[in-house]
Amino acid sequence: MSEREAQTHVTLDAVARRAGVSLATASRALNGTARVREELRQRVRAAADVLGYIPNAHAQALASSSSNTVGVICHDVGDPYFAAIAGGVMRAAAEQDVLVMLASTFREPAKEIAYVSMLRAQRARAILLIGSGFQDPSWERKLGAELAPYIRAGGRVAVVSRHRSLRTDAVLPENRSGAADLARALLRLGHREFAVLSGPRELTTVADRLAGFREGLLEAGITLDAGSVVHGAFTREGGYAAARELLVRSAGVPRPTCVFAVTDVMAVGALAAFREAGVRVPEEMSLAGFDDIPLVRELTPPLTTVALPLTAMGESVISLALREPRGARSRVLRVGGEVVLRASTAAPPSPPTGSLLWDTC
Amino acid sequence: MSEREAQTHVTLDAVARRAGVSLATASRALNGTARVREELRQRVRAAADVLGYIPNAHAQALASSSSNTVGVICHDVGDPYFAAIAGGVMRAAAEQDVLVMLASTFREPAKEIAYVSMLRAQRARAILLIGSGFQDPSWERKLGAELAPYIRAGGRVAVVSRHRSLRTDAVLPENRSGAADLARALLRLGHREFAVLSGPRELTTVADRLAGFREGLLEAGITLDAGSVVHGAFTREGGYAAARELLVRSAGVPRPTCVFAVTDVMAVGALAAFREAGVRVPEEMSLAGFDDIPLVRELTPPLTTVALPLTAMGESVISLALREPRGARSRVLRVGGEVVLRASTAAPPSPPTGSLLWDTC
DNA sequence: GTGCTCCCCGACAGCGCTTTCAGAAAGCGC
DNA sequence: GCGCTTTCTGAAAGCGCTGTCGGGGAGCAC
Repeated sequence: MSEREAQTHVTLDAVARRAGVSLATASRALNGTARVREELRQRVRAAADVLGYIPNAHAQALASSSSNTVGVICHDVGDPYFAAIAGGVMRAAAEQDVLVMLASTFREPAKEIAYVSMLRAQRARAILLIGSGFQDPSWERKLGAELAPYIRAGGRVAVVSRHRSLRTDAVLPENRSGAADLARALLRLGHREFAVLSGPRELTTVADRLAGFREGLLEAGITLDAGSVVHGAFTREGGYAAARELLVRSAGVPRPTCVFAVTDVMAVGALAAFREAGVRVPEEMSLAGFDDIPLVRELTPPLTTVALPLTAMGESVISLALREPRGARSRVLRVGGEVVLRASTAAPPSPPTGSLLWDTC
Repeated sequence: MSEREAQTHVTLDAVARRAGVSLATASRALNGTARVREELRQRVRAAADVLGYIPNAHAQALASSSSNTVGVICHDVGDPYFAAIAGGVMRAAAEQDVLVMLASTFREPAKEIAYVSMLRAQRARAILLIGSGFQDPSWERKLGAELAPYIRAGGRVAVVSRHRSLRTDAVLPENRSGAADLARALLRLGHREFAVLSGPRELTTVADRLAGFREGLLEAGITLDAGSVVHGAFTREGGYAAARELLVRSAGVPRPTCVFAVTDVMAVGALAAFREAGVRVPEEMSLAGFDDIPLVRELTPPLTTVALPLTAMGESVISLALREPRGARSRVLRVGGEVVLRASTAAPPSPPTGSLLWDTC
């Protein structure tokens, strides 16, 4: 009674004994893996209830060599972009009765590999890689070396927003065409002078969005010179710093009339920087982002962006991974990005020369 | 070669054989659980490397009856409040080399119980319950019935923002005094007419914050009548709807000059509602929230709120749970909320009678 | 050389479950 | 009543690992 010993778990064996049946029958009764006389079934269930039996998932996994957990690796759950996708993953996971092991790499490529390895050890049914990969051959090789044996052993891998080096299922936002569409929409508003707040060069998503944006601009014969692309971290602070840098750079020269931040999170930082610097958005400077994370609708002005169905993407990627193994073909789900024009973009202010002209009228 | 069979896993047995040592030695060499001659150790490691050995975590857990996963149950990872806390949990988990199983209940009490049960089956080292509980005796009883045997068997439970029905470790924000402090700060600004946008009655957090706010107001002799407390869902939409309801209710009567939304997420919705209705914040209406989720700093105007160190709370709760088992005493970490006055609150507009007076001057 | 200690290592017994395999029981037609 | 099929149940063999226990060598003092 006063024994403060850690109580041991109730085992299936105890349940079986109490129900007066064999271990095998108890297992079958509880899992419904084979027909068991109704009377016995009830006896077993009753015994399990009374004893408060909870199966040992590890023993089950070991014996049946299968588990119902999936691993999800993202950069940072605290980031609204990943939070939104993770939300979708969780919802779909709940429906399919799988447990999710979540890992945040905090943007350290090495950690991603370490987590894949841990999830392999857990014999996760699937591993989901969320968010842009890195353009680093050594890293790609190591990740591939981790993933390939996993897949060969029957593991499923699916990715979001990542060039699949392996033949994995993937949910791929149309970064390139989305950014191009955005560029066109911005051109249509009348802008001719652009700048880009870009993320780390090694992220493939950054490269795609930047390329797409350039592509769209090029249709109007506009090119971005090196000075008008500022690289920063993939965070609010990165966007803030990049925007400040941009303002410094364009101190002498004519300032761009429109800035594209490659993610909404960075755009949020940029908006703050502009506000602090007294640059009015959109009157003096238009600003656009990418992703349509929920919070950008709450900004003043609300942010023009390329909307991605983040939650749905999360749901898709796990369904993709859990679906019946494809016939060696990897499935790719392309998700279109829709340009949503909000109040953060407007027609550019009249050019300085023009206003000078008018001033002298 | 062309066999498309799912390849089986490399076992420790294979490693041992290849290294020419026994199973036991291989295990010891890899885990460092006992001294092994350096030469053998290297042979084993080399063999493991060559074969690409990945231990089977289930087998390890079964044999050693211990695992390094902790379960985290929250209402919705997509919500910035939980995302922030989860971010902290993930960071601390990474440091302590534990894997996190994350579950979202989507605010269904029954799901929480189901998840606790699943985590019990997983033999999670600890279970963390994040976010307000429900004031529902039947639910509390069931949850207790799930948790008590888990704890008795050596499991650790820790909670954030929840009255612990069991003697569990807890990280408890000072909801009550925080809200009271906020009320005082708001009174100091000159407000006398208040309204509250409240959450679901059954959430304990709501009750505490509401009570604290009332308490603060009472010091100035002010009471909230039933009509000035509007209940809504614990979401942005809930806040939006509640704010609209409030505007409708106060159509005839003098409108409050200051509104307290019991969470920032609701305040975000309220801000949108006020903006749509043409009610200027803070000129015509002051608005304050609670939590200080990251996004409220980006709003226009930035939101006055009671700041909680969300990420740190996440780190604390997992550390609390993983620390050496307390001597039967549960540890409670109280976290103070700090009132942060931002531009969403200001002195109330001059009262109608006053302005009338001045008008006639 | 003998006796003793101290280290390492290997054999083996589980951990708690699933699943195969074979046998018992029951049902059926003749 | 006999042989056959059909249906259910129990015994037992793992799943892959850890941890205990005992033995074999090496090392040392005498």
